This record gives sequence, structure tokens and C-alpha cells, in this order.
Amino acid sequence: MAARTLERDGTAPLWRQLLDDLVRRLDSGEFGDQFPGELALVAEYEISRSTVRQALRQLRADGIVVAARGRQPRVAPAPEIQQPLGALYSLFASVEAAGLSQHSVVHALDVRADGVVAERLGLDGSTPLVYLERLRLAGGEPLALDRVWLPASLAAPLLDVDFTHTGLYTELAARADLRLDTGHEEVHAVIPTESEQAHLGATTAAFSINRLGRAQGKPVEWRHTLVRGDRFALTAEFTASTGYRLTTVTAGIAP
Amino acid sequence: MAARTLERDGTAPLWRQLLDDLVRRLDSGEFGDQFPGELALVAEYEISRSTVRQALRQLRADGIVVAARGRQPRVAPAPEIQQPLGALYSLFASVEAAGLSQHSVVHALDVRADGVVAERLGLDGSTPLVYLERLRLAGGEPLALDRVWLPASLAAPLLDVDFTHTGLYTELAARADLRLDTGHEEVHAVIPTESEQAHLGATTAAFSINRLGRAQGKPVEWRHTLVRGDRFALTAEFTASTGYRLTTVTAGIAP
DNA sequence: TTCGCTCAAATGTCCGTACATTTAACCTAG
DNA sequence: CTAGGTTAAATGTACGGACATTTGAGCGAA
Repeated sequence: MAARTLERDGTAPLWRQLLDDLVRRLDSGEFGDQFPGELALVAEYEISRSTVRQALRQLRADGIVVAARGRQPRVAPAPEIQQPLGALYSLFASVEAAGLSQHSVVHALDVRADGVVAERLGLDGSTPLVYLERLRLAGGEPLALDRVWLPASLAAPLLDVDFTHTGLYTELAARADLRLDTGHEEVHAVIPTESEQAHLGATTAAFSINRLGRAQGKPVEWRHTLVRGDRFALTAEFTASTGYRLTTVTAGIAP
Repeated sequence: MAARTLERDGTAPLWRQLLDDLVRRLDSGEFGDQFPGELALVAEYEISRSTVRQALRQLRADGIVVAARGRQPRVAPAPEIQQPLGALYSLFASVEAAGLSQHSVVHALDVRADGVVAERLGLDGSTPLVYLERLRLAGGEPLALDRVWLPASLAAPLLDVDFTHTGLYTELAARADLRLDTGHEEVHAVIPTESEQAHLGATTAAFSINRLGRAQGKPVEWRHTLVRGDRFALTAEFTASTGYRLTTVTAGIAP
């Protein structure tokens, strides 16, 4: 193994240089699941074990690598199910938790162009987009009207899927190997248009949720969801140390 | 200084025992703002500096004590302004950030009993509560209708405050020495009643926000706020690592 | 084949030393 | 009295060694 050299007179401490180098090598995928042990790094970089441990401390605290007595050190695997987070995911998860059956009525599933949406996805206005419009029902009652646009270049494999009983994120992971990891949501309170009210089967107020979902930094979905206000509530806890965190979303049946 | 002894054959590591002991002494207020230096602890507990640093690592990471080269170590003071967090706080902060002037019209400020609210605060139904009802305006236009109940035993000093131009949390900190640190919010989408619409000066949908605020674990406020849907949006970022976090709240002027 | 045992490997704990760097108090010269 | 340098104190960095504890792989016996 070729010894790697660190700047011993550099402005940055040795452990910081080692940490940066290890992060770089981790990102490049140089280590598979394996990760070199402390003594291996001591030999490779020709520094003391204390310095190695100082560098590893942060990687271990962040859960990027796992270590324990006697065990082979490993690169922590990315969580198997990288949940699409946020209010929308929580909504449908909580419907399931409440024991209500979910299914959808698919209104549209095709490829079309939409300049406004394409721009929100950071794409050219004429880029073809897969468009999916569903009415989502929980316990047999309409809950939400859901419209999603995805770049056709990524989402074309979804065009022949029957979305009546399956979720978008499940299919996106299985067929396009895409998992949302970051995103952005905006929640408004609105009164639905008459046509929307007819679909939702209610004349109440509604939440209007716009979401931009990204996978590895690349925009993957633009979504607009209209959720019946009488069946939905956002619930959050806040503490001084952790800030504002969405905890549960409740979805019930209107009386 | 009397040497303190740690269990050298105990099951817990020395640094863990030291950490626990220091936390105990911190909680007892034994140190004022000062905090012993590493070498002082080495002498006092008769252990090595490495072990002391291992114990101090967590206290410093948690910001309980602060340390830097050359400086006297200190116990970190509790943050001077412990912000009331959550959607509501963000709302009024963002109004200010947008440069809109804020003021309120006080509809009521008195002491009354309310069995339902008292129970939500974990109090007996006949407990007297300070009740404050305000119409909040931003840029001269109605933005929110705000109703707050607080235990009179804590909030009595607020009864002679003019809330036209001052915030509840400011006065609560100044006059009752109370700062919210945790809480719970529930956000609904509703269509306001006619009387509420008259107050808000609009016939749009609205957010209905219920909040229970606590200070040191003790319920301090129950609040119900109705915010005009055309002037308000919740915005959140979500990432796999940090979860769902409220980032900004926008409040504009209706066209 | 399978159950234990042994043993190498890896991290955890603890000690000691040396020197660098930064801060703030102190002191002195003007 | 003040400006500036000096110095003690404190933490940061880096090295080294020693031993304890845990895990898992490999091996041998039943």
C-alpha cells in the first residue's frame, strides 16, 4: 500500500486533512462496504493512532462509518428505504397507520409538455414530462387530488404501471432506481374550485401542497396535491434544541 | 482541593464517571460561570489529561461549557433569547422581515374560566385564565385572529399591558420570566365563520392553528390562531438526514 | 455436520510526554 | 496614564505505549 502524505506544515491540522481525504475517498466509492481499520490508516498515512482516532471521531459520530470492538469497520449502508419525507409522505403513511384502505382513481397517465412546470423542474419548456393525475381515496372516501409531473427521460418506465393500488415512490424506486432524498414543500390554505370540489366530494377548505422532489440533487418531481381540510391536519412538535419537526399527520373520516 | 475519587474498577469508564459527576456539579450550580480547566480536573480527580478531555468532549460539543485556547473556560450561559419556535413565531418574524408594519387591535384582555381550555393546559376546569384576543394586522391589512389563554397564576402581570404594539412572548419573558421552550402545533385548513370573516376582512380559506406552549415542561399557553390563507404559506425543506424542517413562512399582501 | 474452542484483529480505555497557539492579565518604560 | 511587550494559563495538536474487551473467523473434535 502506497503511503499517502499529509502536509505536516500545512495550516490545517493533520486530523482535519485526514478527515477531508477520507470523506473524498468515501464519496468516490473507493471503499466498498469495507473501511480500513485504525492501524491500517496509521500505516498508510504514517501518523499516530491518536490522530487517526481524532479524524474518525466525526465520521463515526455522523454515522458515516460504523465501528465497534472486534468488528470489521464498515461504511454505513445508506438506509435501505430512503423515505420520501415531508407532509405528503406522512399523510399517506398515516392513512395506512389508521387502518384505512387506500386506493386511487387514475385520471390521466401520459406524456405531455408543460412550460411552467418544466421550468420549476429546471428544464427547458419543451421537455416532455410524464403526467399522472390521481384521485386518492382513503376508506372509500375522496381524500386528495394529486397531480405529478416527472421528466420523461427518467420516468418513462412508469407509463405502463397501474397506479390504482401502488404508490409513485415505490414504482419510482423499483423501475427507475430513483429515491427522493431532498425536496421542498409549500403549503397553502385554499377553497377548491367547483370542479375540484366535485372530485373531492366536499365543499370544505383544502390544503394546497406544492412539492419539488429531488434525487441526488436533481429535480425529479413537481407535484401539486389538494387535500380535503376536513380530513387532514398537520401536527408538529417544536423544541428549542431541535426546532420545528413534523411529527404526525392525522387523516380521519368526516362525521 | 480535596481529591475526588472515581471507581477505578467500576463497570463505567473513568471518563464516563467524570462526565456524570461534572453534569451533577453543573446542575447543582456549584460552578458559577467559571469552570475548572483541564489541568485542574487532572489534579482534582487524579486522572490523565486525555481522560479529562474525553469527558469534556461531550460537554463542549453540547455547548454546556465553552473552551478555547488561552481563555478561561466558562459555563455557557443559557441563550438570552429563547425563541418561541414554530409556525406562529415564524409567521410574525417573517412579516417583520418583509418590512411590513405590524400592530394589533385588542378585542379582549381579562380573566375568565374555560373548562375546555383549562383541561388542555392540564389544569382544573375552574382555574382562572388570562384571556387575550387580538386581531393582528400586517401592513395595515388584517392577517390573523389570535386568541390566547394562559394560567392566571403565571400571567397575571400581563393584564395591564397594552398589546397594540408589543408581542406576547416579549412581555411574558419580561414580566413573568417565562420563555417557551417546547410545544405542539396542529394546523388545519378551514373556511372561517361569517363573524370571523368579517374580522379578517376576507372570504378566503384560512389556516387554523392550535398551539400548546410549554416552559420547562409546564403548559403555559393555549392558543388558537386563524390566519388568512391568501396571505400565508408554510414552506419547508426536507432531507433524508435532517427530516422535515420549516424554513420560512411567507406573508404577502393580497393583490 | 456441528458444536466449541482458540486466536487474531479491531476498537475501547488509560496513561504519559512534548510542543504550539491563543488569550488575557500584568508590568514596565516612556 | 498609556502603549507596548512579557508572561502565565489554557486549550489544541501530535506522538508514543500498554492493556482490556469484544467480535468473528477458522479449526478441530465429537
